[in-house]
Amino acid sequence: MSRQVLPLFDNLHRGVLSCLTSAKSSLLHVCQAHAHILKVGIIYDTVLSSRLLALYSNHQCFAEAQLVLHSIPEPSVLSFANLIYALTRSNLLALSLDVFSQMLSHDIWPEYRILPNIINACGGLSALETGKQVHGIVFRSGLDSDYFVQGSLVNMYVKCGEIRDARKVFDRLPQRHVVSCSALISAYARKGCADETMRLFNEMKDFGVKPNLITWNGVLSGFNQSGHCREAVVMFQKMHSEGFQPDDTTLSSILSAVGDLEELNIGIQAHCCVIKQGLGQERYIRSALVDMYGKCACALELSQAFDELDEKDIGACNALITGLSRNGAIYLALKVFEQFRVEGMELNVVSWTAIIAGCTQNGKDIQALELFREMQSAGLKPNSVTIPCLLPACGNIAALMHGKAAHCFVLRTGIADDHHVGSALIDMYAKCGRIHMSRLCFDKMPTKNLVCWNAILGGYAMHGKTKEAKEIFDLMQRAGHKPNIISFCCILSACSHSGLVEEGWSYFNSMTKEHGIEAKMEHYASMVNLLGRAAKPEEAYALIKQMPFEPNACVWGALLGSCRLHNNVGLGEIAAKKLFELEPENPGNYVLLSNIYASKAMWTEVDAVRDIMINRGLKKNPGCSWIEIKNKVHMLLAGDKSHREMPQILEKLNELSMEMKKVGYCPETDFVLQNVEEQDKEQMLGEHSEKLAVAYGLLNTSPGSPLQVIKNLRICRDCHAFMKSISSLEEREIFVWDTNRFHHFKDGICSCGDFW
DNA sequence: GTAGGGTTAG
Repeated sequence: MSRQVLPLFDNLHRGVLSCLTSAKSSLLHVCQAHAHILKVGIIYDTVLSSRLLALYSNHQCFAEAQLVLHSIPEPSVLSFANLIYALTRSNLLALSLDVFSQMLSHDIWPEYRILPNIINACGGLSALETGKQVHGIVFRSGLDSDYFVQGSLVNMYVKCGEIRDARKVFDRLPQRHVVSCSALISAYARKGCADETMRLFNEMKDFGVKPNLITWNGVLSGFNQSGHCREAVVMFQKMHSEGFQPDDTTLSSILSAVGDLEELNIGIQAHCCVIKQGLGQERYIRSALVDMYGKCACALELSQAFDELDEKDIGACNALITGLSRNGAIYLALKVFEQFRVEGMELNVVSWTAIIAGCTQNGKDIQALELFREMQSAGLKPNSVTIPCLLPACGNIAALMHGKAAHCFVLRTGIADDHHVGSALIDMYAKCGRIHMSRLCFDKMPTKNLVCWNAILGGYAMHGKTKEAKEIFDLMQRAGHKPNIISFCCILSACSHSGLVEEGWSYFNSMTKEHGIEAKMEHYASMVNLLGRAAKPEEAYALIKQMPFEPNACVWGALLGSCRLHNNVGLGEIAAKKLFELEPENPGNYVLLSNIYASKAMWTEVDAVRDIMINRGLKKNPGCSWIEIKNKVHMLLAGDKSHREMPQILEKLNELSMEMKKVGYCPETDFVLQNVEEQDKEQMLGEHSEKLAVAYGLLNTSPGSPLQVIKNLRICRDCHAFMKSISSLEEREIFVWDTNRFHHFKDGICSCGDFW
């Protein structure tokens, strides 16, 4: 293309010139100037073209800027620099790298001002390979001693997660600087390297570099993100004592950390700072306050903080739902959730997951299943977080069909390898009585973490499959997983179901000796349970007396339970006395003691315990069972006359009992609370909820199909004998999960071998 | 013109 000289006498040309030389030209003027240039077909010299390019770049018209760039016959480093700078500022990082590579292909070598932009672009894109290539260019161009270039390199490696390379560049810096220090410190904190973070933080001061607000904020947010909330709070207090005023960033981090620690007092302290700094209107802060009060179990403050939000975005709504559920205010959470839906709020998968989790955690399992269905009708797709929130609901009420449906969903959406999903499936199948399915899910997982191993271990323990539990316990260690406190709870519980006293002791002792884990309350409770059930209540009591801390109600409850099993009055009284102090409102303890007395015909004592219960206004917890029939879960209460089909259920039970008596079943009535007539006792037993559930199941399912029942109390001896008898008489497999363990009745025998 | 920091489900 030929090159012409601009006729200086032309007014229009003069206008074009002045437009291109003024940095403040409006976009309209720039476009007019460009149009004129194109119209008259003049190619300006490099300087003027670069001006046009710079103006387009400043106005963020990158397509036009690139067009101009391509039209410059001999672009300079400055032409590219303008565009690269503008692109990086607009966060168009990939484009910026693209222009950089165009520059290199023109054989133009970068100058020091371009490089930090380019290096930052690599960091922002986490483009480590490109970043390393640029690092090479930095070396070859001899610009590696430029201070800003070095600083950006530190940051680039940090952003790409290559903290070691970042450190290498950092260590070669001729002098420490607050910016590079801050970048590296926050990276250490984000990675959870608390020691490294603190070392560098203290070193900074030794080198005479003062931490600024950004340094503190980096440490706080880093610790917060890596779950080192305690460290974050400590640093917040240190910061406070060193006289630094926190800003909105500091406070949103610290509020989040405080929430996770459930440290309300520090939360209130941080809230005071918010007010003092006049930051109460900041969006992030307000959301963080909602989150903090939600986690610190302050339903009132939570609702207040939420009401004060100007803009109730989805995040805040979700925090409110979660917070209320977590505080046990599930009815309020459900009400709020419904309100959001009525108001047409666009709830997302997080909102639905939160309310489902809330239901599962607050005993609203049936509602959780309903919400899961509604969620899908509302067009939302559950994810790998939703499923593990839902599955416990299936397990809690033995809703096997719902659990299987969720499993199908998992397989269809390809989230089966997720550790949370996998362990929730293992647990669900175990609770629904399908331990072989648990094992199948476990075996199918390509990688397993400790939670997965504990899930299958717990499943075997629940089913009393001690041999398998022991195998898993060995295998997990061979696979390189150290058993934790939960693993030991499971293995001890497995031992207790089989009365393995020696092995129980051996596992218990190995905790401290071989694994360096101090035995906690639940381990002592397990051991007491194991010894008590194995008819060694004196040994159990001796262990309680040796405990290094005060035993709680679980421990004494285990002792009382085993005393009931072996009708040991002396120790039973000791345990009950403690329990009446520790949990005076729990009717179960009174019932157990009363049953022990009744078994020895100590009717005066029975009456005395009954009187205490009456005086304290306590009633026996009603027995309650759940059974799933045709995808619907039914609840049956002992002695519930209001159930629509109760007459048919009782008739069926009566019929069964007659049949069973013919083949030798004899009701076991010794445990009944009162000294009542034999026939009445039999009737009371007949109305135990698990029997009602099984009768209901028999009436409403096809012959031969298995039944699964969940019970809120421990199954009684009579019901156990009843189930065994039914399983052979009606040729049905019956799964009963009580508060203690799993019973699988088949062909007249139970998987627990009558030891439970 | 050139480097660092923030909230929301298991």
